[in-house]
Amino acid sequence: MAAQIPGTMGFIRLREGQPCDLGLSLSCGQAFRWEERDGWWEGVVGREVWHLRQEGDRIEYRGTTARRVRDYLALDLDLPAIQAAVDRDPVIHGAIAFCPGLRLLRQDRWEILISFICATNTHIPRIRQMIASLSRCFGGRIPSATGTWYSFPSPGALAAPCRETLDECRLGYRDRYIQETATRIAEDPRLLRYLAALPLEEAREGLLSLPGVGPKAADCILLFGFHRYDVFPVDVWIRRIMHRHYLASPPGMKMPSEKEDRRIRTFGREYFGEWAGYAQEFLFCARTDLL
DNA sequence: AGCCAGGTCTGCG
DNA sequence: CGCAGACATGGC
Repeated sequence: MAAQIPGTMGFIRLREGQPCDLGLSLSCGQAFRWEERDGWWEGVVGREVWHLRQEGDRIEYRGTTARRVRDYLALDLDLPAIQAAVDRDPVIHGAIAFCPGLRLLRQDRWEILISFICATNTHIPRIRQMIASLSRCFGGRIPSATGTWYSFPSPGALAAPCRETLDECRLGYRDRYIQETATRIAEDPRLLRYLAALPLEEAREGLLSLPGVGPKAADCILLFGFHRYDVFPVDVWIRRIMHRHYLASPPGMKMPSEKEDRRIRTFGREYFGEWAGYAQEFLFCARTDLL
């Protein structure tokens, strides 16, 4: 491990009764840039390379500050209270028990926007690969003793990419959406901040107007990037879980329809309440156990 | 080979 | 509106 500037390494202690499972939170599919190596979780947050590891109630960090780690992990939120708020039945109860210490991270709006455009109709490992490629090809170099890292690309960098380099990122048909959405943000750098300050439905409408952002991506962006904890994103897994445990699937339904997803989304939000997004993440995390 | 993946877009009726 | 197909790519 490289020598660090004083003040950029240290550890924090979890408050009594405020659990956090670092590895689970970083690897459950809400963030795509973390890798475990030699017992440390390594990732790029903003323009910093972070190294994190946990031993019990102690989280050690390098490359950033205690304050930023606490904010990123949202340690200010009362997790047991959130769990209790959504713990309405045996199914969600089991899901909560399946992923104790799972916390929703406070991630960057722009990075989440692009990440969930990449996330359409593909697998988590490949999303990670696409994000890594985009960063390596279009992000800023961050030299470090542990290797060369890359920050997530700016809107401008993705708005005017070298075509051949973009092809190397293997985004498939998503490349056009990424570039067009990046262009929109580059032309109006305050757009995402503006949307984040709007009431939920208006923020959602704004996101839906971006190329490559449909209902599911919009909800994930609202939850993971805008930290709107009452949205209930519906993907294939949540659809299956909800049909299996909560809502009878309509008699004639063959293909997944947007109408049906809307029904699930509305139900989830009303049933689980103001922390429905957390409930969704518990269910998603426990998906293999629930199907 | 064929099906599926943290879906979205387009073109119909 | 609501529905069917197309769509790039890679893992199983």
